[in-house]
Amino acid sequence: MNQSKKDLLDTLAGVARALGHGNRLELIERLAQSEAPVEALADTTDLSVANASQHLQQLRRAGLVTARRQGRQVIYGLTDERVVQLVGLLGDIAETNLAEAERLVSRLFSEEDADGALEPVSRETLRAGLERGEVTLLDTRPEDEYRAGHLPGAINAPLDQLDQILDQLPRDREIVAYCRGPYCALSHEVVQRLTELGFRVRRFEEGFPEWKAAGLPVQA
Amino acid sequence: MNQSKKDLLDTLAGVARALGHGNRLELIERLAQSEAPVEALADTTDLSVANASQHLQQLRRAGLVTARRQGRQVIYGLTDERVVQLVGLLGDIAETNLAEAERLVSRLFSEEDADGALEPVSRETLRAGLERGEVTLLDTRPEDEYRAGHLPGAINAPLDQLDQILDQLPRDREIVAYCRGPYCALSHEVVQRLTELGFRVRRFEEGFPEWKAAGLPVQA
DNA sequence: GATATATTCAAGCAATCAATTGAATATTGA
DNA sequence: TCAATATTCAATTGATTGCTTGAATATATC
Repeated sequence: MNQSKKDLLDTLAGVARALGHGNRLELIERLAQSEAPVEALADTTDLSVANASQHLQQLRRAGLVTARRQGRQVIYGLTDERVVQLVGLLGDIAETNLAEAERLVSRLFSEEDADGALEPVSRETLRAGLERGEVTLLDTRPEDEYRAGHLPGAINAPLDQLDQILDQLPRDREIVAYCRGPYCALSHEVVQRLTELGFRVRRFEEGFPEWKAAGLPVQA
Repeated sequence: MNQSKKDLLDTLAGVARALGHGNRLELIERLAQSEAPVEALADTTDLSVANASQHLQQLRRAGLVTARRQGRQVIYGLTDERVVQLVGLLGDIAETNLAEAERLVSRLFSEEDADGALEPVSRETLRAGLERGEVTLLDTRPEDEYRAGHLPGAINAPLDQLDQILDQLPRDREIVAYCRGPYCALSHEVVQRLTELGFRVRRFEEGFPEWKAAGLPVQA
């Protein structure tokens, strides 16, 4: 076995190992929404700042995230949209191949997605619906993530501000809600609430990062 | 942070960790060619049987490979074509983001791909060329891997048997050689040799596993 | 310059992982 | 049933990883 090749595989293995910790995957998931300084990341992931910093540096060494200094903060971001695809593919494989993962996914959504819920909307369906102007689109993520970028025409509608925008929502058109990705629960909660209120609302089966990674247009 | 979600991410992290060792990536690369019993895998990857067995079990626990007993042997195989895609994507990201990986890839091919070599052929170009019958296709992998599956119409042409099939090769048509994937050196060697002999020969930029994973036809 | 803030570094401990060795298990064929 | 073969298990060793704590560094503001 060729030594160069062994080195190469070891390097790839190092990148894989960088993905091999729940906290780092969580950081990546957060970074897929928008870049952010360490403290904000530590905050949303419930890690100590020091710990978040160390995980971020591992991701950086693996070439998965970049860091740039801005004033006294260090802003981290994903190096590449493909990192989102990579984690997504990892999730797909885990979901179909691991009974345990499947069980976890179903538990994660079991209450929200119970009988009443409609089929989620695929990327292609959503794209077509938007193009024809048939769909009202809701971004259910927190406001700062919305401001960092969202799908064209989406209305920011986090659960706790839902009441204030109810009068903007049509009762005669289909509404689609999205959030951070297939494992994110935010849009589920909004769909559930709006369904109770009698709206025709479905969930986008992916999320903002996947949309962006697919090269589809986003709006700042 | 939701506990179910944390569990889910930890499960995904476990799958990533299973990819986090050079020996296991090598095993996967080998398995992408064809399924095989432990001893054969240990052999081509230069691991002890016990060590290979342990790595394979980790891959199995992660849901990346399957095992089935056949007589006194246990045959391992990839659970899913997407595992090939996953490793490919890992390689792509590593290659573009990590200076070191880039250096390793270029060293791996530096001698073979020196100035004289032509551009490698893309999947789409190859597909089109085959469809129009314009291309003679060589599978440069060892005979057992060829027998386990190859691209339609490919001639098995490992380097050490090249002399015996020279008279089957056209001098007036384009020849394309492929092997195990973008990091595999076998086709490079064959291309170099045939180029020296005056054939018009180029390399397929991917390999058998990627072709198969893309859902294109293969021949047993 | 001095001080405050954001991030990183360094040390230390517990936990996990990789590789080796020799024994144990399961299957086949005599 | 017994021996042979293929694979896995168990125990050990050395190395690596994750997290915490407190100190160190770099930048901005006074």
